[in-house]
Amino acid sequence: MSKVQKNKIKKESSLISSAFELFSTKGINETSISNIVHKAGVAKGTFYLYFKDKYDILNKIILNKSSNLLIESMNATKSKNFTNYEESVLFFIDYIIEYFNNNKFMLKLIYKNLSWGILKKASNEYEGIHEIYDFFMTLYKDSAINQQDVEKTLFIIIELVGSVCYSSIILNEPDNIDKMKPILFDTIKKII
Amino acid sequence: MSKVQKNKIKKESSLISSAFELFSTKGINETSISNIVHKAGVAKGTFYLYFKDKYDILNKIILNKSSNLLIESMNATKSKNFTNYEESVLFFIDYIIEYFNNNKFMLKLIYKNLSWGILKKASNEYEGIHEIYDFFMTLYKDSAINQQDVEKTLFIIIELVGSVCYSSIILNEPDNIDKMKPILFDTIKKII
Amino acid sequence: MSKVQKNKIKKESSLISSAFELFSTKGINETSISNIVHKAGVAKGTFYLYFKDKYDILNKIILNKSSNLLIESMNATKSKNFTNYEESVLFFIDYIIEYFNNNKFMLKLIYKNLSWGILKKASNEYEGIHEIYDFFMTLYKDSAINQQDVEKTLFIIIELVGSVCYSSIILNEPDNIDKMKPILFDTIKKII
Amino acid sequence: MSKVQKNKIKKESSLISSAFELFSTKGINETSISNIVHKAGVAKGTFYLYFKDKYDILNKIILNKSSNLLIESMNATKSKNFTNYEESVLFFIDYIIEYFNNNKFMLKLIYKNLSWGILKKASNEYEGIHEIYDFFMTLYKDSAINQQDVEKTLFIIIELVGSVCYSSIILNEPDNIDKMKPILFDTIKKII
DNA sequence: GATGAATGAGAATTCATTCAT
DNA sequence: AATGAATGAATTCTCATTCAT
Repeated sequence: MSKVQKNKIKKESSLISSAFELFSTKGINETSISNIVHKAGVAKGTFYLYFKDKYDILNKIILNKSSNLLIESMNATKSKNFTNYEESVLFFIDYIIEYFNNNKFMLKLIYKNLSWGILKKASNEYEGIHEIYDFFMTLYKDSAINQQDVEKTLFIIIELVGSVCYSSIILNEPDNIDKMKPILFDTIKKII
Repeated sequence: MSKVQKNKIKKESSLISSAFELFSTKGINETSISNIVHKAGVAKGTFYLYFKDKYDILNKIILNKSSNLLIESMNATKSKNFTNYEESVLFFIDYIIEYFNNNKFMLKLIYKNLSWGILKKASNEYEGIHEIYDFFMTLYKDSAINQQDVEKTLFIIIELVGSVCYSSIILNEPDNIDKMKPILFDTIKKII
Repeated sequence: MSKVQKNKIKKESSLISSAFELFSTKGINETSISNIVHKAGVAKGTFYLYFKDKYDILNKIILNKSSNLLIESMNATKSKNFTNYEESVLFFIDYIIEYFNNNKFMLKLIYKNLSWGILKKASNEYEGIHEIYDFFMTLYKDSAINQQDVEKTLFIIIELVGSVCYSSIILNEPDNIDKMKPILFDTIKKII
Repeated sequence: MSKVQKNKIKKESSLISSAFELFSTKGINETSISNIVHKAGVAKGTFYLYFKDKYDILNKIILNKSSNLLIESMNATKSKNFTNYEESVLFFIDYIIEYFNNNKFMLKLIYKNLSWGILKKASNEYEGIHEIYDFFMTLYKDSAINQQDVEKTLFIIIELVGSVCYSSIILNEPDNIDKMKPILFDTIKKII
């Protein structure tokens, strides 16, 4: 990789990490492109060489962070070599919950963006995402339920986890995450 | 009520309905206070007599609209005189889903703000909200499960419905609401 | 005095004292009529029944406060029955300085407004102000210097005291008031 | 100096001179940033590239103008090669008075801001200001009085001149500047 | 006399975007 | 490719003043 190429990547990732930190701490509406380039230590014009506008960099961040989280969770789950579906799903979910519990900023940022739409988009760009589908499908292969319903159920679970995490971790409503977890896991068990 | 008092209420509700329509159609970020007062036909300064800023009026709208929806759903459910809990819950949920299906703008606006936190705040201001708790608690009174867990389960169901509605009605992900409903209802049946 | 009359005076003085406190603490530019009426506990329209605008009430305050200060100083000086001019003047000056030293807010507020112009205006409205002239003129009556020059010298002294007080008490420049006093008094002695 | 640098200086000084003229003619409170940028022929945002707010540009103007005046007065005095202190001081003062007499706007603007505090701040930024101290100190070197008292006396004289000029030139109180000058000079002679 | 809701002009300030260097 | 000065439209918010009650 040439020096110029390296420099470009350095600038882009500097912009991304600066934007992420500002979005997390100040909020998206309150973060301006000026803020981002200042923190990143690059010129204003440079921003537009890499991103269209604030929402472009935001979407790229969300896609990147949530894909990484899902892939990480999947790999951790795989490495455990669970033999039944339920155990796998619960471990996968718990991994995500704990991540959010330790990264409240990220939960705030990607809250309501960890959705099917994002996942589908991501699967084009991030190798590894489609593996997640495959993984869960495999686990379910002996079931009588058809594939499409498995997908929808998986979707419902992910939506549920996101909502409950946000409400309990960020707002402590209706209770903190440790109190909610048993009920949530119980609910998931009932679902699958 | 004096002429002045009547006029005040007229101005405030004019601002609220104008803001709601603009938020729904243009989006929140794209709606300015100038837009709102222009549509409401009042002077700019008048806005600040009633609301602190854009987010103040937004929160008041969300609180008001979601409270009304819940109370309406509850009343509709009550009038059916169901004898078992499951039927009641499903009817209640279906009422909400159909409302969202017919009022996509409102779904967008109060997207995932139909939450426990909102409900708690609302129960101070909107008489009728705490009736919802009471209603569901009564239905469950014969169950062995303790009250707090009933509350949490109810919370989980409401969160789930909000998320699934948004994703399926607005984004058509992973499928449209009619395809999602059976799975969603099946899931809820499993939960309760 | 009728109840109505009493009420009017109460409102006016409430406005004056509120304005004085706000001007002193927040500064003149940063004080609005809204602030004043809010603090005074009267309606906005009421302000305009008593004063033309912010600068009207400000001028009235300055006139009132500085006249009172001068009359107070003069009376205190008179009561000492000094037999020579120098002692009288220095006591008079010292009284003013100490007042400012203990009322920094007032020094800030009336700074540069304790001038001949104000005094002249005041002498029409505040009985007692012209006594100050008379008092100093009497003290100087045996001098060979003509009356007009006495007046100008007195003016110069007052201007000097005002400037030095502001600079030393508020800004501590070039030194604090206790360090400046000997030099200031020495200077005044040389002048008279 | 690059083209860009030249252009920056042109814009900044255009803003400064526009602001000065507006402050002088309309008054500070009545001058808005809109007025300034319009007169300067630059965009509104440009103002904020150079100054924090109206008071920032005002302070910079006062600092600049009063420093220049003092340096100019000093140089004029130096060029006369006076041999005694009194003559020097009186010439220096007279130069300032005449300047104010011919530039009433500037007198109004920097009214009583021609003070020690300003001088001290200025001496960091404007080379030549500390020369004024040195110059007067040198003249006084044979005197028995200690340096600090010379400084304070100089301060008192400058404060006095500022106050008297404002009152007599702007307000004609207690008399016009020509009538006041003999008394003022007489007073200064007594002081030194 | 007193009130305070309403006004709307206008002030301050921000910010995405451009473009000459 | 990178810069950052400049833009000016847009936005928020304030506030003196009025006037119907």
